[in-house]
Amino acid sequence: MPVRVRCAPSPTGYLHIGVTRTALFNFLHARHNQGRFLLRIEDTDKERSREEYTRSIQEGFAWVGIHSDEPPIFQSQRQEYYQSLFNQLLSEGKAYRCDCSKERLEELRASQSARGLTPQYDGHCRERTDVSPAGSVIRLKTPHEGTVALQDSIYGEFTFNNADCDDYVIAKSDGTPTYQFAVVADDHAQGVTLVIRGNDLFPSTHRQILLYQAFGWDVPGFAHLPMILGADKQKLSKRHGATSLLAYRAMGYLPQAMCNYLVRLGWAYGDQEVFQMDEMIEKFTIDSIGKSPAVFNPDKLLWLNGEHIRLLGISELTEAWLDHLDHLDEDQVYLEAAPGTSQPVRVPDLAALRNPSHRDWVELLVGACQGRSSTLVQLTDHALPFLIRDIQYDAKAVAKVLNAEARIPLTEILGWVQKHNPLPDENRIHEFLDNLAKSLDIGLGKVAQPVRVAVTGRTVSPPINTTLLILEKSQGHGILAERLQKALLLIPKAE
RNA sequence: GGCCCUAUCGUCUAGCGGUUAGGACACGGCCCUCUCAAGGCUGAAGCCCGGGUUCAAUUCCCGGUAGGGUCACCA
Repeated sequence: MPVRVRCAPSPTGYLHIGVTRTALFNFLHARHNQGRFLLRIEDTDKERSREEYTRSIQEGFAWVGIHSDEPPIFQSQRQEYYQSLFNQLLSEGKAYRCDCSKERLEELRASQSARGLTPQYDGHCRERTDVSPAGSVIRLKTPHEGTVALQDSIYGEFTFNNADCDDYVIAKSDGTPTYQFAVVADDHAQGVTLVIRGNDLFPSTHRQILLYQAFGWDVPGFAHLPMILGADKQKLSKRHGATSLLAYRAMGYLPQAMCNYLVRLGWAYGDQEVFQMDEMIEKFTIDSIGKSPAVFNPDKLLWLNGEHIRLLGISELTEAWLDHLDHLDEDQVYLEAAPGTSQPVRVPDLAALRNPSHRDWVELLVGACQGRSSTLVQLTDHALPFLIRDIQYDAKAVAKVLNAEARIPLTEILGWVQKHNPLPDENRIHEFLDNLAKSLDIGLGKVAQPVRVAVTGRTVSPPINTTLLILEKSQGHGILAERLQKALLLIPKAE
């Protein structure tokens, strides 16, 4: 039987990284087995569902490359189907209408918990035939004896006790299905063979199997994934930082790094840490998924992102960077949902970076920043001195490096730069700097650092010869002398 | 509270009765070096506790403890 799996998020919030991981596991399982991966939007909660959340789900999945093999279905558009199923159950006597008031239900629950019992519906309307359809809910008539067996692909064999399950609500009073009903109805309709989902849904599997049995449908397989926790071992939430997937795009993470990190939460392939998407597909199997919950570790994600940044070719990395910059405005909303997240660095003139005639120096710049950036935000930051006309001189850098000692080397370099328009190649520049240091009998650092601070305003930049070269290409040859002269003025006058 | 799940360095994990308990992130040191990274070498750090089973338990079983999940006309 061909594998059919699905991801069924509800659009009641921006696409969460936990949901993304679940989707990824489903996706990998489908691809690994030449099966199909489906997307279903569970928008049965009219109060909380929002269009923008649906968009964020689709945008997020598109970003990480999790593509549905069939057009997504929306539960809000399937009322007729659900209605016919309700009618079937009702006419077969497998479900019944219930008009118990909220108050009665609350009292019931309160008194049950007071006695140390699990709150359960007491079957008050189970045998009634006089309940009006208007304003009533529909409950499934569940067996109160016996057991239900579950073979979970991750947790193994399990037995549910029917005494623990009450006659739960399958249709709300407005006639729309509850989650418990809609999942089953649609997993069946979509021919889902294996339900891979979060472990928090484990208990509800009992109710769902009972519903499959009421209909006489084949029960799919189940695989419950261990949860993702925050650093305090509590369920991952906004308190732990950004939880929406697209916030990570804004923070400069690569989609492949996100997938790589998320797949390693609960899944391992020997000692391997770094995976490309095709490798994950090739190596992913359900039986190597662990059972214990995993703490989300931003440090490791950061490291992994750096690994993936360094793995990319210059052209690919440039595209990824531009894509990140392109989405900064629209992704702002995801950052705002995560208080405490630092703001990304923006470039003043994105159009200039996109200009095809600038492509050569842009790629040179990206290549020069690649090795020292763990995120695209860091890359932007490193690139900044090459992208703006008037740089800010870092006060500490100036105080430390632009001292009296720096005057002679800077003056020498200024003269050399003025005589070489355009600059020679990187080796020649290095040769000149090296010789200058030797002739002054100082270390190369005593030459390079003042130049670095002079032309970038900072103590950190790509190798100094590369820095000079890219700067000339991006801002024009004149910028070099301009900044060197400016730096010379920043050196305190000798006593 | 009822029901359920989980338990290897701080974190992610490998292990599937006999290992000097391996790798990775983070952390410390050293090397490389024009800065910052990256890279290389290296150090510290772990089988939750108690009973069994067994010639032998990190590994199997039971109990405890701790953490987590779930008990809605949310999903």
